[in-house]
Amino acid sequence: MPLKADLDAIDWKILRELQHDGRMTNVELSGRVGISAPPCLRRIRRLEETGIIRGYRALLNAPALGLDVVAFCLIGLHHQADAELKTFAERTRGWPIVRDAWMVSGESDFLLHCVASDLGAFQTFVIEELASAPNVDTVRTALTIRRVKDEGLVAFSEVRP
Amino acid sequence: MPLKADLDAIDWKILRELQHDGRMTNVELSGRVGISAPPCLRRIRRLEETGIIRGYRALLNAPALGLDVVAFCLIGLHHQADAELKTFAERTRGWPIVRDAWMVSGESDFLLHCVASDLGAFQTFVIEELASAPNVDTVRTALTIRRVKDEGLVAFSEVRP
DNA sequence: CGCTTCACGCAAGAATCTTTCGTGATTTTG
DNA sequence: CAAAATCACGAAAGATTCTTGCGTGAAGCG
Repeated sequence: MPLKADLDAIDWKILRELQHDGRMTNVELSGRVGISAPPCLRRIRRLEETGIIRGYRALLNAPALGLDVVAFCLIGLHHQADAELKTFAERTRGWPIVRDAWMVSGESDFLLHCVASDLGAFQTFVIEELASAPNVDTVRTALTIRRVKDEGLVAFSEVRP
Repeated sequence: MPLKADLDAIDWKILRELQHDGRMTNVELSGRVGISAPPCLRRIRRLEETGIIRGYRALLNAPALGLDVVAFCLIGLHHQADAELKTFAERTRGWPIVRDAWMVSGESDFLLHCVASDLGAFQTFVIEELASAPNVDTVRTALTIRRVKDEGLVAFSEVRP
C-alpha cells in the first residue's frame, strides 16, 4: 500500500490546492493547475483510488462550538508488549474526547490529541478514564494555549519533484 | 469571534457529515440530513460565514508521498515572556517540516507536529534548526510508530444538543 | 388577533460534473 | 529506423448539481 507513486508537477499542484481548499470545484482546480477539466478530474480520481488522497474533511472551529479545551496527553504504559499496545490503542477509540492518537517511541508510548468542552470535563476524563485505565503508568498533559501554525499534512517545498 | 452559535440538530448533522466527507455534494448532504438542497446550502454557507466551518482540506497519505517520518517535538524555551513566545511561534511558520504547532502550558512551551521524508532529514532539522534556534532550552521528540485513531476535530456524542 | 420573521421547498436557469471520442506525443517493439 | 501501441490531453454533449427567486406555512410578538 505505501508504494511510492510517480506524480508529476501537475499532480503535486492538485494536491497542494486540495489540501488548501478541499471543496474547490474541478473547473476551478483545473484552471489553477493549467489543464482542462476532464484530465484534471481523472487525476483526482486516480489520486483517490491509489490512496494518496485519503479523504476530505471540513475543519471546524472548536471554540465556536463550545469546545474550549484542546490538550495533548503523553501516556506511558507499564508493559509495552504488542498485545498491551493494541489493547490501549483500541481503548482510545472508545473515548470521544480523544480525536487523534499516535503510538510513539521515546519517553512515552502514546500521544493523544484531546478536545473537551471545558477544563472540568477534561480533568474528569484524565482522572477517571485515562489514568485509571489498565496498564497506564504515567500521564503527562499539555493544555494548548493557542494554535500558532495550521498547515496541511504535507509541505511541498520539501518533496516536490 | 468565539461566540457560541445556536445550532439545531440539522446543523450538527451537517457538521458531522462534512467532517466525515468534506467533498460531499450538497444534494447528497441534504438527503442525509433530511431537508431539501436549497436550505441545506444556505446552512452550509451560514456555517462557513460564521467561521464554524473554517475550511476544507484533503487528507493525504504521507508514506505514499515519500514522507516516512511523522514526529512530535516538545519545546521548552529559556524565557517565556510574550515577545519570546511570539518570536518562536513566528519561527515555526518558516519551517516547512513543521505542519502544526501549538503553544502549550505544562512542562513545555510548544508542541510541534512534524513531517519529514526520512529520519536523516528529521534529525538534521532537529539538530541544525530546532535545537540551535535562539532561546530554545529543551527539545524532546516522540517519533510516531503509527496512527491509532484519526477522527475529525469534534466528537458529537459529547456536545450535540 | 394580526403582523412580522424565519426557514422550508418547488421550480428554473446557470454552472459544474462526467463520459465519449478524436488527436498528438511519447514509448515500445519488430 | 519505422510501425505499433500506449498514454494523456482537450473539445463536445448530456446528466447532474448548484444557485437563485419566489410562494407557503409555522412560530414569535405586539
